[in-house]
Amino acid sequence: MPELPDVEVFRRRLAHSGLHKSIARVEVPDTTVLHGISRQRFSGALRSRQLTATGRHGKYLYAAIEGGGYLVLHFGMTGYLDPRDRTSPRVSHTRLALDYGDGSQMAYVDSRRLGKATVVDRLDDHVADEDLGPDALELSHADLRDVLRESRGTVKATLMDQSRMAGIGNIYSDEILFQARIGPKRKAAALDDTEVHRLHRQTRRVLGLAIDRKADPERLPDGWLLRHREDGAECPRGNGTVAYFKASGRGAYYCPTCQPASNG
DNA sequence: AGTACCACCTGACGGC
DNA sequence: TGCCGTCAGGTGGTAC
Repeated sequence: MPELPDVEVFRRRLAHSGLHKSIARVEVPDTTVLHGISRQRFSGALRSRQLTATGRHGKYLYAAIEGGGYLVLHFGMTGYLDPRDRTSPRVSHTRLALDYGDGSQMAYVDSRRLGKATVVDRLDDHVADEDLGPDALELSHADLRDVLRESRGTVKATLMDQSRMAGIGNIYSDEILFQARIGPKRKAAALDDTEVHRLHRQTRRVLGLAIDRKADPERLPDGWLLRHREDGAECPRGNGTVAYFKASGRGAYYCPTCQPASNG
């Protein structure tokens, strides 16, 4: 689930119902979610404090902690935030819970345990340590042009490379390329000016609209490829059938007619 | 450098 | 109904 739009939705959720309330208790039922920090230090950094602001860079969600430091959350493949009332039944696979004094709670749920949480002192250190490129929504047209020009790989792999630009994963890379009518196997550096322009415009449009629709696939347009990720499915534009291939172990979908293998 | 493949985990789904 | 293989929107390490 969690690519840039999903994480942005989680950020807004946290900003709406998780800030400016003192954290009475920090629950960490299983420390495998914690990376590079002990349960004691993690809980100690948050207990009796408030979260004062939220931020996001790529697929990472941040929350400033009153008095210093930042809570950092990554959602892996299956993670999400569940703002809840402490009396309502707890969702299974809850890995973290911030108990606020007023009875509300912010739960971090992640069935596959591929997500992670920590606390850091400085955000720019974290971005550097994780080797993250600029956030995909902060990338200017010139930035994207340079990223593509400097890459020797395929355009799909480049969009998904978090060190080049942060936030785009398997699903949204396919969608952006479909909307921009560019074949996923094209070499990034071989795109012409028109294609780079389309790619930049569609990156912003696809991510922006997905955020507006709460990153809920059912609320996204039926004309999007995302709703038709199936080998042999009909192209949403009516241009033949959707094709499938494996790109370094990930399932990739595209329309060979809409997204030609060259710009010839 | 780029790509393929495995590992980390768990759950859902289709075939038998 | 139960078992089994396959796949899943992420990332990191290793081997070509």
